[in-house]
Amino acid sequence: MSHTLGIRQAQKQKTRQALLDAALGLLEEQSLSSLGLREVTRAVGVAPTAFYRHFRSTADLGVELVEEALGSLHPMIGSTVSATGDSDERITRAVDLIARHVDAYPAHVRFIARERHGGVQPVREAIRRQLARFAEEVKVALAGRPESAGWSDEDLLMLAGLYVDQMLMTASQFLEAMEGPAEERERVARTAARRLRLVGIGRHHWQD
Amino acid sequence: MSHTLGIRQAQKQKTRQALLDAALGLLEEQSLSSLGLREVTRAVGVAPTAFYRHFRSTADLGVELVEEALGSLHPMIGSTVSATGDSDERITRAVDLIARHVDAYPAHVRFIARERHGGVQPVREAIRRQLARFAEEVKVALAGRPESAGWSDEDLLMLAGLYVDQMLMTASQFLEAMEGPAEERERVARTAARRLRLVGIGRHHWQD
DNA sequence: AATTCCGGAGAACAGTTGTTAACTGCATGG
DNA sequence: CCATGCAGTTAACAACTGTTCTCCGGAATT
Repeated sequence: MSHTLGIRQAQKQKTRQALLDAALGLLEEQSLSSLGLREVTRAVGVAPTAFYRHFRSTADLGVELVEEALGSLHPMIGSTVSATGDSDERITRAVDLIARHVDAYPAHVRFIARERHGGVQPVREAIRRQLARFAEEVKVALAGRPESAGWSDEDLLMLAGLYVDQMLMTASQFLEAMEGPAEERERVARTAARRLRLVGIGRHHWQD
Repeated sequence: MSHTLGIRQAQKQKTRQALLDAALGLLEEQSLSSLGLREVTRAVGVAPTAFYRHFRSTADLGVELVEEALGSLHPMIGSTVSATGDSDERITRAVDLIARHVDAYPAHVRFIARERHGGVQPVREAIRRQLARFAEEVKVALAGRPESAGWSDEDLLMLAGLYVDQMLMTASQFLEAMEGPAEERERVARTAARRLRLVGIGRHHWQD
């Protein structure tokens, strides 16, 4: 099925990816609404007009970055939810997975945290849609577990959303603590684990 | 004590406030890192150079906006925490207080949500400092309650931070649902209340 | 082998930006 | 009443922005 695409489209996708990467890099110290088209092409070493061959505007580029960033986050969610073992083990494992993800894709995490409430509406909506998809998946995963017996669909979605939001907040806190002392990252990990434990306890006694 | 300041300084503070207000308005559809100095002065109807009489840069203006926005939020936190009555009553009352605050100061809420992870470092830090202060206050308030017996200081701070974050998330969700159907706002209120209830249950059984 | 297609380059456009300097008019303190 | 201080103005600066049009060279198609 994979028709090895010609040297033509290969080059196109290459510069396209270069534009996306350059933009992600520039967004480390500004937000999307101030990212200029020329700024991106200059960083890649390509003419400003070449930008239009790939994206209609920087907002358009932002929407595509959402797919890329949340695409990398998607598999992590799966392994977090489907973790096995004792409750406390699963929590520390989940927090550790988040920390590793932040280390591996800091720019992706920063982009999502920044633009989730950022100044560009289409990007905000794209993030909201994807996160809603994530919450839905987590909800289904939670519904399959025995301890979810008697939970209404709405309550399960509430819990799933809480987990997704908490994951993002934790990731953002890890990011802030990245170029700080190691003890700061440890502190973030500890309070994140405690928050998850509190939620887990609340979940366990929900039915009363 | 309040020495009615001369007509000179009165005018200065008046245009200064006009600049802050205009900036807050312009930030409805962009983020601080793309806010231009000329853009703000144009909205007020004043020469671009007049801006320098009040702020060193737009980042500087942003830091002052943090004080203003979180200053308006501060009393709300107090009344939320010190609410009386049955547990469920207090939750619905707290959510209602948040909803009213978003209705009264939508631009303030938007600004904080947007710039908390935004592209301007000094502003991010100012917000982080203020929110840490809030969490500290909530922690002290929580420590005074009888059900907090046996809680460590670190656990209380964890819980306080969770409440503060949850409040901001709820406020942001109310904001997104503002110009939507009333049923959407109702849905936000319901799931926010359920989240708080879950946390409350977890708090109640924390000691086991 | 000839022709079409298309990613990218180049130049030019009107409009914007932050920042400087030297100014004006008026409230203020002596 | 007069001199100082200072919020706000005007003019000019080089640098930057998004967008259009025209062109080129090489891959793709026939």
